[in-house]
Amino acid sequence: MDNKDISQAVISRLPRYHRYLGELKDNNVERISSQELSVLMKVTASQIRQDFNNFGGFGQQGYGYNVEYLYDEIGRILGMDHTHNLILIGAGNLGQALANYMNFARRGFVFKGIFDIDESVIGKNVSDMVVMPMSELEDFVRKNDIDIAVLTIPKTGAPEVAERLSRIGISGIWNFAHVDLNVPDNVQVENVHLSDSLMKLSYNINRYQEENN
Amino acid sequence: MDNKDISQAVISRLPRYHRYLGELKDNNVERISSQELSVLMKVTASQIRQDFNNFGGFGQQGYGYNVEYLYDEIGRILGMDHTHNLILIGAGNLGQALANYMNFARRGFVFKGIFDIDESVIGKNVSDMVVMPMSELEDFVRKNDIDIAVLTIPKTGAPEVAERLSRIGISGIWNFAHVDLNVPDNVQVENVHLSDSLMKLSYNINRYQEENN
DNA sequence: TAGATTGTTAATCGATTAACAATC
DNA sequence: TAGATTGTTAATCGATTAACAATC
Repeated sequence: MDNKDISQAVISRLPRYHRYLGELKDNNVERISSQELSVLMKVTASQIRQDFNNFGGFGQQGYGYNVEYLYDEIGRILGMDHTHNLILIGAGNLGQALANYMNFARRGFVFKGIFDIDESVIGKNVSDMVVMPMSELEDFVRKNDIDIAVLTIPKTGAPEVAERLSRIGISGIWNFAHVDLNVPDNVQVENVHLSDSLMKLSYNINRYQEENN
Repeated sequence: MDNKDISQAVISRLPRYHRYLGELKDNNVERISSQELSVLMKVTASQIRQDFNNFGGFGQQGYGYNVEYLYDEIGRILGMDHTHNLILIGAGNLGQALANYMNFARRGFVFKGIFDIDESVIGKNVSDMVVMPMSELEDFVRKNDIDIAVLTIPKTGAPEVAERLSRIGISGIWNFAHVDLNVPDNVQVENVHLSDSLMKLSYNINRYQEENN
């Protein structure tokens, strides 16, 4: 409602605030000022205060911010106060690594089902789940209250799968396929384009070396 | 040299241009105007021309851009004209998925060695490579002309490993550990914080649902 | 040549930083 | 109360978009 037009730049910084505050909390730090946090996180104190005040006044003049309260509030803003039900589409190695070993469940992201098109994988056990055929997708999503689909399939299949997911009203797609998905406004897409990330690293390496030949 | 202060915003868009141009090239498209590309990519033609002109004039008035030439030039800017030698540190599931199945070699990123601290993994074969103990890290990096280290280890170990890598002058770190690394200026870091990405998706899902309650 | 489209300058928009009054 | 630090407004900076002269 009042957080209607908060820029993605701000949103992108929230998980990092959340992480630092979680660590402070674990270290039993009770309060912190924007100035102290700015030193820790290497951003300006001004930006920290501006960012937080997008969501309301979390601090207190003369005192700073209560670490635990701020941690919880940012967590709530990010939706960490409730669980999300996920399905994995694509039971390959990357998919299995995400479902099995990343422990996203700790942050409330719980894998409920796994799908694949490969006949030789369907029926097998992955992370305590039996890999299902794609024909069961729609039924499973509806019956199990699935929020988010994780796409770890090759780019060729991704657009069609995204369309099927959109049609049954999935809320979000975490897209690891190397392609841009066109979905309606009610479906949120978050892309993880690993090779783009690697190319950016490559550029920055080159640039540094050219500047310091 | 002349590309000294190009913003990271521009750099972040280059891999996406590269991908679209590669697809156009594969479809035997010879030339494209900024206007046509803007429709395809859903960005403004103005931004496209500004972005390209950071690196020099790749187009021709009245004609547009030659697809193959532009693809090659952007590839060159991104360092796709030469190979990079990588090592993987952390032979867990995510690491194995990256080294084994992602086929980054196609883009010139070649895995040369794998390291782990776990005694039960050392000596085993992963992706045609024998997993080495961390004691061999420095020697291997020097002897094999390693550019980039891929960190797929828990956050607890990451800062120390990053320091060791910095000391022997690694060029880049592709960091999947959920922690910010403090390294000198000559080491480029590209972070892939998967849980941050997932939290951002969670936020955007929440926001949409609140706005359209 | 006329038409098309770039390269580039100028205008606008948005995000970051600085400053300071409000207030705990 | 005095000191500290927020919340918030104003100033600055940077990035995006618009406009158009240059030129193929």
